[in-house]
Amino acid sequence: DEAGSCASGGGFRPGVDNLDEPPNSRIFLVISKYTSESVLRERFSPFGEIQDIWVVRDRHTKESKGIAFVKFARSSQACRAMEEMHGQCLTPSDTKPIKVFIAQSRSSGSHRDVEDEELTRIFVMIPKSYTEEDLREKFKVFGDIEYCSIIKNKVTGESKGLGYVRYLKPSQAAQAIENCDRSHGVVQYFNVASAIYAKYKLHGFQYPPGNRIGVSFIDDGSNATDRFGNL
DNA sequence: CGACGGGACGC
DNA sequence: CGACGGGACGC
Repeated sequence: DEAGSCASGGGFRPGVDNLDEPPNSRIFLVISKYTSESVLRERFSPFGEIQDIWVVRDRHTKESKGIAFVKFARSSQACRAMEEMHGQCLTPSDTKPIKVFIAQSRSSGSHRDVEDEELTRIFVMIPKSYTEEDLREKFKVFGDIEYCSIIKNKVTGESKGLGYVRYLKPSQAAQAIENCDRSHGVVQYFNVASAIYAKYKLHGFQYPPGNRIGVSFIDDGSNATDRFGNL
């Protein structure tokens, strides 16, 4: 996408720039050094359309570093793969269970694990006439809602036309983002993990602007609560 | 601990 | 010609 190619400082490179589009559609795996691409394909293709599999290897010795990336077509597929496969063994010879996380976008520059806290909550723009009950009704078809709220003017109590919906699982929030009907009420909706990305995209700016987002939001020691408020 | 390759436009 | 913006919770 444009954001990615701008960040990489040059021409459009499909194989690289699609890696984080849509957001949260790539998983990062910690696996055995003896696990091959073919085993990954076999175990992860049930979760959806795989666009890329990559076992990271030493440039010279070609020995696996025991980590890998699998890119899916959809965020919900990546989330489900994480939910189902984290903590599992891929083969009978594995001595340790694998770890599966949603990969950080390449442009973020951060290597911290993406928390479920960020992946289960979405930010929605809705008609001001919506009550919290309306919001819940509208979004419960996508999964189990833990909590939802509407942002209101504290003085008048009137809705600002904005809200949050928290699901139990990341894959449910992803499905809400993917399937929510844009034409009937909900105007925009972001996974909170990608809110900054979406916001910049909406304004037509490249993301990140230089490295400032990465520095000020991610590498300054702040956590999700610092950045997004109490969750 | 455990984080980023390969390949290359498009009429 | 006639598209479009706005925008963040609260124990």
